[in-house]
Amino acid sequence: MERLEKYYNQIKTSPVFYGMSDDELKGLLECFNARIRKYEKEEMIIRQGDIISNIYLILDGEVNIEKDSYWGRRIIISRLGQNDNLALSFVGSKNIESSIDAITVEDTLVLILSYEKCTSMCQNACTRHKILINNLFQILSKENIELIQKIENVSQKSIRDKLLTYLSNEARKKHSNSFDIQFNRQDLADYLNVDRSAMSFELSKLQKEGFIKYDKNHFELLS
Amino acid sequence: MERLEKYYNQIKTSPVFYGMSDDELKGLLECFNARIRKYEKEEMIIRQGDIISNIYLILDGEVNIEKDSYWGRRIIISRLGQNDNLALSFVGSKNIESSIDAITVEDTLVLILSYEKCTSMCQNACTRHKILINNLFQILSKENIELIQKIENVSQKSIRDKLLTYLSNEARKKHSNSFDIQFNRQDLADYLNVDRSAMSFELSKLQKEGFIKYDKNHFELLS
DNA sequence: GTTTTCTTGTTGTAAATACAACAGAAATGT
DNA sequence: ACATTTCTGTTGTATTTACAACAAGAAAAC
Repeated sequence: MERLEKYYNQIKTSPVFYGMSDDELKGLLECFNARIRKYEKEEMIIRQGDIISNIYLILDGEVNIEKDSYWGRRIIISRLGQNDNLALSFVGSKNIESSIDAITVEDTLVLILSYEKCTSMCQNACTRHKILINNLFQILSKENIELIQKIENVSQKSIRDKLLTYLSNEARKKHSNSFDIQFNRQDLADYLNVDRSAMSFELSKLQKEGFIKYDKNHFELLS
Repeated sequence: MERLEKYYNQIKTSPVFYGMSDDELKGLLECFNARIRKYEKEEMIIRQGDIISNIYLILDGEVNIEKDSYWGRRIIISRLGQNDNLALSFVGSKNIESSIDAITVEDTLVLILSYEKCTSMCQNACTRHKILINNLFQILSKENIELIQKIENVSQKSIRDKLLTYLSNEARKKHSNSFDIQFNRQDLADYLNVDRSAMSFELSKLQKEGFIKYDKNHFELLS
């Protein structure tokens, strides 16, 4: 169990608490029974089938949102990091089982808020709750848009098009044609739903043809 | 311009207004400058690049959420119908351009609420707004979960697996192994990101092998 | 510093898919 | 009732991809 105070300044910067005064935030953390938990590398934070009644906020580390297909193949839905939330949509849809796993990629620190507890206590009446729900609405909106973009990435017909779409979208997000990506090759292949070796081959073809340049996780879009 | 009163009873049943009294709903419709608009078949309600500041609620009809890839291929992200919302996530993420088109599949009736107008007027202070934002949060949660399911559908590696995953998910939604699907063959192919003829071929193979039975848009899962 | 493990790129082959073309069925319009 | 258009299934071929196996390089462990 880590101490809340140590991370207070970072917690304050999370979109979840945007627009709250220090007093409101402190009250909220108490009301929500906030606690910090440390997860080891490759530990499961959330499993398919779990009922989620907590808000999970990543303070530090990286987490994969994954799904196993019936036939055992791994699908990476997204990679989350600092200040991202886990499985927020399953908090909003009460009593719906999680359809995803959340698995740490490295040692990860998570702030956990008991959403049920607070909503039952204050009946959504307090100011901080009003701010919170507004923030959650906006966070979910962003997540939604990200999911649509992921659908665009994986919906291209060839490996080449998937790569170019993914890299273009990353470049736009990072506001630069030169950027690092978060995935290694195997994870990128599982994210784009293609075979790793075929993808590697396509990457070096794209480089030979002068469309991109890359070194490990650093990529550059040319032309 | 259609008259609101005519559709009032249906509007009342929408998840957007769940938990509101008649008075609150009436006040809200006024405050939000509610109006009804009719769209013809294959008309665009929302275009990529639009800034969305209205809540769109489908009263009657069907709408495709689509995206054109760089190379002109059509991607169907989802098919929406009665009581569904359009592009809600772009209302929540202010000043973000829509990354999708919303195109009617048939003549469609839409309730339009000016979200900006109300939030600026009441500063989110009125009871009905509090109920509303709670409802929107839940609606977005559901949309989010649907998108994850769509990702599962299209992330299968073969056409066969995509079809079986899609059909299983539909069966679960409809609580029956015998059900109608909303897509025709071309639209289903654009939804699953596969070639229509290859998909047709795979469907009849699945039928011959005894896994499914189908006639037009009616499907049955066997075994 | 050496060994071991993990990651990435490369190649050949088998399998799956896209694409094009077409025919019959169904739906639509007149 | 007929003509026209749209939708669906079928087939052959060219292309793309998955899969397996392996080698070189980097990172981690000893």
